[in-house]
Amino acid sequence: MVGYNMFKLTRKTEYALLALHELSISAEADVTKVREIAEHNQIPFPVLAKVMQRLARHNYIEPKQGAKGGYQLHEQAMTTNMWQFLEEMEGPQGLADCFMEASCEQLEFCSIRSPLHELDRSIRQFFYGVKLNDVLGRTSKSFGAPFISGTSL
Amino acid sequence: MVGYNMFKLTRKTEYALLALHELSISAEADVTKVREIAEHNQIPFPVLAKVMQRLARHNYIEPKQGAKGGYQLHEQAMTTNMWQFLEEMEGPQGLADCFMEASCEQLEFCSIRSPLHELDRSIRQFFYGVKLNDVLGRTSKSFGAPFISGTSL
DNA sequence: TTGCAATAGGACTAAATTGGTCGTAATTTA
DNA sequence: TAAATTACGACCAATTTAGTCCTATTGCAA
Repeated sequence: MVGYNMFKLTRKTEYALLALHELSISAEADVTKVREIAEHNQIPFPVLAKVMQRLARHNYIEPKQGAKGGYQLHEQAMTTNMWQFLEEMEGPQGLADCFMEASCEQLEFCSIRSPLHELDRSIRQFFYGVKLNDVLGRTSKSFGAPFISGTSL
Repeated sequence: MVGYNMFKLTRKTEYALLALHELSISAEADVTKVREIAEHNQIPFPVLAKVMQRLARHNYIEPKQGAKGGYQLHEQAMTTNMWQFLEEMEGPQGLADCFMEASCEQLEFCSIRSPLHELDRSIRQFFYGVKLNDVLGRTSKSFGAPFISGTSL
């Protein structure tokens, strides 16, 4: 039963963050090749290539095709909140399917739906407050004090 | 690439919450059979049985073997925080493996480790503040206002 | 204009994980 | 002793992630 991890980033999201970070530390006008990023971060090139395509589709980076091509960072996209980023990288997120597509036969009878929905909303709020820039270490923001001060297990 | 969900509860955690809820609404002295809970909530009996065993091992409930056996709620365990609960149900949690077992060759060079670690800690803090009782709908607690007021996407 | 270097993207494979089934042992009540 | 119930390990099926491979397509440059 051990092994599942509710909160772990997927490899591909990790790759996306590493790539964005690498783009973010070179001059904004610079074009960086996927192959370079892959080597620097020990990521299989074809895998990273597809991650980059997805990042480009969602306008986090700008592709330049052809020889001397590569990608450039869209600086203004780095203020995107992490919930949106995660959903664009990995699809819809939520504590339970019924909060995303509403397809649970027992919806009416579910005894824990309402408090779970509350919790789901709180998690979203939490991630709305965190920006890509923060996760890329480009701000000195701390992500917040605990909600309930004094309870650190 | 779509399909993975960082925040979704597993079936087994859902089953655990439903079972705890059902135990929580009957008298504390009552012994409830797994078979009943399974039927009421449309859960395959053998699956729920194992979830119950795990809950018992971690002292959320008390088993009574033999005919007329079943489980009773450990009322005081319902103040457990959700991070501990999730880890006891599903194993160690964390944004990245290096925050749990520290086994990443690139640890030294990882460009985003520090901010991710910050984020990881904040998520933990968040869940420390949520208790089982809250998720079972036994308190009227709202899980907290957003960290950064005014930023709702 | 031709060739090369780069992104674009689909099809497929391998490995890991979750969810579930089955069979059997141990325990308690009647 | 028989019936009912939890305890638990071994096994199977389905889904999902991670990765490989192959083939366009695009655009710069000699």
